[in-house]
Amino acid sequence: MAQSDTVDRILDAAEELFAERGFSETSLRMITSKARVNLAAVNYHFGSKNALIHAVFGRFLTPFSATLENAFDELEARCDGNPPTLNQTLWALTESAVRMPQRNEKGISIFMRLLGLAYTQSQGHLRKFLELEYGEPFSRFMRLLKEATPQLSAVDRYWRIQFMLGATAFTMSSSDALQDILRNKLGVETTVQEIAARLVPFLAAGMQAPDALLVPPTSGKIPVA
Amino acid sequence: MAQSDTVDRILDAAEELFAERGFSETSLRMITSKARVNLAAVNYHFGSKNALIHAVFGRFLTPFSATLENAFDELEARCDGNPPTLNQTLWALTESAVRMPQRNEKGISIFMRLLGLAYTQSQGHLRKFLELEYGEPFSRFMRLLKEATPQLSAVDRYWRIQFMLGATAFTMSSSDALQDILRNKLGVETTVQEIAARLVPFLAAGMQAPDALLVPPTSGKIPVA
DNA sequence: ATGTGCGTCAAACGTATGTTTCAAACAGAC
DNA sequence: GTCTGTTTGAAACATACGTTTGACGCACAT
Repeated sequence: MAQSDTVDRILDAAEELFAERGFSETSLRMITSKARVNLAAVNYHFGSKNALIHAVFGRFLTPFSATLENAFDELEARCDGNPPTLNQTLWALTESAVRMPQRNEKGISIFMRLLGLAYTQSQGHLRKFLELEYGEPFSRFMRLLKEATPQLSAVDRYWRIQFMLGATAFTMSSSDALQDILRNKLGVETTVQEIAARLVPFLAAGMQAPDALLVPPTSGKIPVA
Repeated sequence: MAQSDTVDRILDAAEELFAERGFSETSLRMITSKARVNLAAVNYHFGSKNALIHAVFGRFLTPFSATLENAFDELEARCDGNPPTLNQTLWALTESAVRMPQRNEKGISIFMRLLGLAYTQSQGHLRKFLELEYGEPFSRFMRLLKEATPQLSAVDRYWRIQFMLGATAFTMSSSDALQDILRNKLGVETTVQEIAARLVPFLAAGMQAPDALLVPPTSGKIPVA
């Protein structure tokens, strides 16, 4: 029962609080009191609040990026030579995320929400850390997407990838709240797997939509479906 | 040259700083010094920082929601009886946003970024304020979407609307950063209008994708495109 | 037994925040 | 000109933050 207990309790509490309130809005005192540890423990074990944020991301991103690399390896092996399709690539990512061993049932949604926050909140230090540490699997995913959508121009593909990331991060990040609404309004239960099963076809269809700029937005005439 | 000058200068500065740094990360002192106004002026004219945030949103959201209502009125009149199509509905929203009179050329991107932040950052008071003040045009938009996609089950439509909101909010809330990346990596300039022109077809295609659950995510076998 | 390293604790540090205060400056009405 | 209500100004307020400090307890090797 050495440091490990304290360190993990801090990480657990920080992860949850960051996910539900953001980084600047979560104070070290909230974290340490939720984790039932002394305030100084954070600076003792991690050095600073920013370093704690990095540690929170590292704890789930390191195993995830390993899982993802394996999934991509396997996928490319199975396709031997031919580039994997868009659907295959998206499913490889999705399955890697869904199958990650979770600390609890909220694991995935916290995971997603944190990723969304990392992208959304400026937090320069975080972006630098993530690019430095996990830029490679991300680049690989981008390369697979590029090979799976050769018909898109680089600019079109770039923006559509942003749209995909947005739909994913946003949906998963608030999936708890959204599921509550759904349960109340429609009386339906939905698992993260089912959400993913709905999300992937949406993304694939959007990604393969007919070319964009055929319908200029300032034309005055509103085009018909 | 009564209060109006001070009030507007505060709103201008606050709007810009909020958009580029978020709400909690922007202090009143940053705002007042950028606006070249005394610190106490904010609390004198607005009452509190939260009230200032509401005022910033109100200043562009009130004319926008009026414009949007008009666009919807006109659209429904033009369709007389028949429900507007999905594309028409999405374009009505997009054009209303793009055509809003802007204070400067950065107007739209600030506008979008603020909306994204409002959705992303928890900020309970803001969400309450927006729901209370601008819930009606939003409900109307949802109703139009429902009538434009009668083939979708309520649950499918619900989730796909979330995906759309996510792609939009996420993209717009980081559009400046994304444009920087694009400028550096591909050497391309992109206007908000062009982003919207790419986003709408993506959303429409995703919204009209074939039904979701035909491809269960936990099947083990990864389906082919 | 004793010293050594590590982890914990309460307390304090310096700084930055949102907000308040109150006097001074200003406007327009009489 | 004087009065009255409104707007600005510099300064202070109380509070919360991230971080640091130094004493204390505990395990373990000598």
